[in-house]
Amino acid sequence: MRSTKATIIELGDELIRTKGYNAFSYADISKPLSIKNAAVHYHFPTKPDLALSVVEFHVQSFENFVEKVSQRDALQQIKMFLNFYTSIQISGRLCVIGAFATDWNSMPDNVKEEMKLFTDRVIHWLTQTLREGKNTSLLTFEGTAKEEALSILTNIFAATQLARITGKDHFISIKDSILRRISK
Amino acid sequence: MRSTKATIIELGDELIRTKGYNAFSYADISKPLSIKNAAVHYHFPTKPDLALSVVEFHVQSFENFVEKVSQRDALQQIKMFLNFYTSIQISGRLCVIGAFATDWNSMPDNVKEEMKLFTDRVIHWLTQTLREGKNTSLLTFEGTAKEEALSILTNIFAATQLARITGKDHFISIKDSILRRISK
DNA sequence: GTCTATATTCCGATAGAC
DNA sequence: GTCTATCGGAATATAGAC
Repeated sequence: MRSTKATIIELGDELIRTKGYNAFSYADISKPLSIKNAAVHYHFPTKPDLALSVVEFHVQSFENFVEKVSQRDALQQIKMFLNFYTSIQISGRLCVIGAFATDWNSMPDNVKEEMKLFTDRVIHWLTQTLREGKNTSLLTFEGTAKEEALSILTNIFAATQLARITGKDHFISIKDSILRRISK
Repeated sequence: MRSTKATIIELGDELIRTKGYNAFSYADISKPLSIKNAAVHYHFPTKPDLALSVVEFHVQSFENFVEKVSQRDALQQIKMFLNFYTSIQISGRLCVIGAFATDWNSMPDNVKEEMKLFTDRVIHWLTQTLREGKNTSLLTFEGTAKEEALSILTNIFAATQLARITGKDHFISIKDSILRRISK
């Protein structure tokens, strides 16, 4: 049995990544949980308080992912990273990075800072994993590992956005292109 | 002297791409134009009516761009396309594709359909330009022209989003990577 | 085409009881 | 920790005068 607070964070995350931060209200949270508006405010006095907890949730989730895949080789780790985005696409959500970027100017500084920590962490992991893959001749790409990390990250999170507009086939195509680029 | 209606569309476009569709109100338009709320409603009865006109504005703008660069070679055309995104990044805006993707589920069908037309048109132009560049040995890339078009588009529009979070250096890096990938 | 005025609804947020 | 009740404000939108 999960706590109400944790359930609110999960639902808030879903709303941010389906409707968008400025498009959902506390009623969108209280109704499905069959509690009242005021109960949500008890756990998260303001909407940015909830946004901050959602980002912190992603920071923790990503660390769990890193730990979970740490015993695999670099190619497998990248594949599992990309598969994670496939599940995002199928569920109709967006990557949190793209979702927050659009509503960036609605966020207070502490939320922006936590999002920057999260994004830097993802880029750092991707860079390290790509570098290790190249050193062990498992992966092949031109340019630096950091450049390839930025390319892959923007490809895949924008692919979830593009898929909303033009359909999932474009997501699949972009994902396949990435894998062909790094594992010839 | 530009008409009020055209000015509203320009301002609406700016607001969608800086604050986000669900974060701005008609007051954000009427105040800087020194007119009243009701005057904006005269030109655009509902907010989706304005959103539709903004997308139609982009459709027309892109056709103007295509015409303007049509006499250049393929590499120059791609460079001018990417430079356009540099101006977006510097001005603190987002590409309209990423901005609408986040608030996609707030849009009525007619706006979605116009956005799909616009996005398909951009992808088609990029694909044709890349194909021509490859045929004339000006451009080099692996995979199909369509795949490379999707890769470039997602790289560059997501780069404007990423730059909000982690800074403009990442935008510059991504843009450079694209050019190195297609013009070795 | 723009105005004043207003209707309606919703939102984020708080006070105080249980 | 959740409730009822409510406040103040803002948002979308419309009616009718000029």
